[in-house]
Amino acid sequence: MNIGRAAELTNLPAKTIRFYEEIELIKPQRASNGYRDYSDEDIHRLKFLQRARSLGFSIDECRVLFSLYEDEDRASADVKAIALTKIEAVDAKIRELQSLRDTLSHLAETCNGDNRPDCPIIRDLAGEDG
Amino acid sequence: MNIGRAAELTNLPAKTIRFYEEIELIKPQRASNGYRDYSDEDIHRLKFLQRARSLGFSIDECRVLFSLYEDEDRASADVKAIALTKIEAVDAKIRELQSLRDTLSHLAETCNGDNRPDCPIIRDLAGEDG
DNA sequence: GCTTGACCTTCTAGTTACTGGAATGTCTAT
DNA sequence: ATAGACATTCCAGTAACTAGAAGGTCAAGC
Repeated sequence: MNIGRAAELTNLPAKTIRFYEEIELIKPQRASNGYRDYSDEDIHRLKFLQRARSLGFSIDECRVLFSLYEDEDRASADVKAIALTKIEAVDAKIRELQSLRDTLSHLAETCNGDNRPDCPIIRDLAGEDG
Repeated sequence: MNIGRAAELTNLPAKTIRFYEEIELIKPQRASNGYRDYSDEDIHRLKFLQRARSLGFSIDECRVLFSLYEDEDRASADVKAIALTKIEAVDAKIRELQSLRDTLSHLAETCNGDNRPDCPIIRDLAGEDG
């Protein structure tokens, strides 16, 4: 099938699918007219990618996941370890954003938000006291 | 003062400070030997940048904040609006990561994590049932 | 005066994961 | 023949740095 159909089936933009080919995540056949020709297996891989990416795995992590996926002798512990590492990273990011949010929200609360120039947010950014 | 000292005072890498000059966020003088020469005002701007960036404001938002900072007639409401928009964006990101975390954690919990190949994480990524 | 080492300069290219656009070729239908 | 929808390649841009190479400057010590 053509790239347009593949894009429909996988919810990935055609541009992205071509990009995934460029970085050798997939290698579709070519039809005699030079058009890419995606097999069901290609679609399967693309869906796998789409799902893994949406779960926050990087392209490099996707490569590892692919190789584990294709390794009939994989240990589920190897996959789980990747997932746990990712969870930790997500947790750390969440904590970071929470603290950011608290600071911003504190600043916003102390700001009058009127048409006078006096503004604690600016003062804080400028490193001024009070 | 030289870039090394500026880097110390602002907790920004020298590379980053040069980068900020390249994108015209700061314009330090040059000494006769060609070295950048940072004034206290330059340091002040760099600290402002450092703080704003660490609060999650983009470079473009920093430009806006700078212009508000320098505008003696600014309305604090303008600054507050930027902060509130940023808070909303941070909240959205947190929610997204939370949901990611829940999915990952559910997958990891259902995975034995032993040396057998059967793995619900891989199954989920592959889009298989069960 | 010379060397050493720390510090500075510019320039290029790499990072992540796409995304947009231009110029051009192919297919299908009218 | 022509239009429109699709496909192709290639180049450039995004965000915000970061790494590294090749070389200039400065201060200290011998």
